[in-house]
Amino acid sequence: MNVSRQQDAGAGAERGPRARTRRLMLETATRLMQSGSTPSVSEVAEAAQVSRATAYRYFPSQAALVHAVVDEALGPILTWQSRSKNAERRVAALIDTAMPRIETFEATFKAALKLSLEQWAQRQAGTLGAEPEFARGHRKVLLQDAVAPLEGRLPPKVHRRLVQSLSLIFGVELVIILKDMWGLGSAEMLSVAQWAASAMVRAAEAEALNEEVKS
Amino acid sequence: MNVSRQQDAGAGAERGPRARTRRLMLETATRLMQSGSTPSVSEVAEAAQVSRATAYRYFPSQAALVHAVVDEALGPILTWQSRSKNAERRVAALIDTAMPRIETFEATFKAALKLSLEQWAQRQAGTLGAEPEFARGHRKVLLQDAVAPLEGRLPPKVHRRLVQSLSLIFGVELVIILKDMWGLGSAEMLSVAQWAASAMVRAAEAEALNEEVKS
DNA sequence: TTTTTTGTGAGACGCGCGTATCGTATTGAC
DNA sequence: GTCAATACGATACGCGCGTCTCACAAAAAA
Repeated sequence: MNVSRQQDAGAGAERGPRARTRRLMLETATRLMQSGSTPSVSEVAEAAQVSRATAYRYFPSQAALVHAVVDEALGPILTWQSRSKNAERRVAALIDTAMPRIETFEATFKAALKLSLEQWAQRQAGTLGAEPEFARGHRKVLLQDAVAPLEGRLPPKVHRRLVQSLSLIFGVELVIILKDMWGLGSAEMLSVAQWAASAMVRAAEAEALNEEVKS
Repeated sequence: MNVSRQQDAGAGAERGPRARTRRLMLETATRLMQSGSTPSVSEVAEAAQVSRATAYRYFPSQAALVHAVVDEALGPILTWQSRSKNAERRVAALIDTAMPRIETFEATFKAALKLSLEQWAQRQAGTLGAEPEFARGHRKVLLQDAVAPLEGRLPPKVHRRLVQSLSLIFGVELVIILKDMWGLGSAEMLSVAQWAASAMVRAAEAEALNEEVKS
């Protein structure tokens, strides 16, 4: 078999009809999701004017579709970097940058959370075919980086606990609880998140200070 | 029409074959859910040895089923009361009481969250038939009650923000982030939650103190 | 006991998702 | 231009969910 025309399906393949159709579907899916819905593969196929069969060749399931759109939406957040050297400020800046983006892609991130819950349930039931295992761990590295200035100044245990606590007030969950459950607006949500984040960072710093005094 | 035999379908109706079958299904569903899965109405019907048609008469959808089981699981938490007068201690006690219960019914609460996300998506898409609107607001009153001792001592705005912040670190979301995402155990999860809660309560108290000094 | 109401079971139906199998059109190599 | 590889479309199938209808059984009312 001649494999000279074989196109690598990996991330580097940006040319050819395959990449073109994939882009078309991805953009259609993104557009549909931003307008609120969580389209099925069939719906995206119809909106993108491709056959259902073709659509399923690129995205075997709704999960794969959402996964791809999430990666798109996450892009600008993951490469973001703060210039400040103050941990509290860095965390605040991260929240200010990431949350509006998450709000813009609210439906997408909620769909991702929904899918991760679905996969968890299937894993519990034993009905699972070694799926790609939804990521959902980006906030760990982002927050870790944001509080990096405290790296040496805090005991490892306190440092880790701080990051874990911060990860509780960062992500779609924030939107779900504060906007959907409490009925807050975007600005109020950010304000609450900022306050909670500051409280945590300061508490960790104070704790570290106490340890120093004791010794 | 003679309505003398009409049985009120409300909460007070605990007798008759209807109530019996309902109990049977509810207990079967609870059992299945605690073993991890999120059973469909058909699956519960089979496990409870009732006809599919009958099952659908009591619980028209999986959502109704999960809703009922959540109410069962929530019961002991909602009636719980702390004797302490110290807000920080009360919050800690609430977390210590509620979280293990939530862990026990982990699959149920995750299913409830999943369903609320589903309903949100349908609401966005406009495809909605005026459903019962999943509650998911119990934590508000629980936390409100826990921090009640601070009611008068804190400015209303600070008080409200404290409760909203606490609601971020209380519920299934805690399990999802700390256990599933971080891989923590139950004890570690509780420890992180307690630390974060304390940090928030103390920060609110300190803030109130500062306001007093200023004036 | 007879009658009527009420709960239940069995089965058929439509619907949407995911899969598989065709035939056809487009593409790039020679 | 010719030919093979590849991408695409149309269609059919199985499956599970949710709904509906009809017949039967059980219980209460007459």
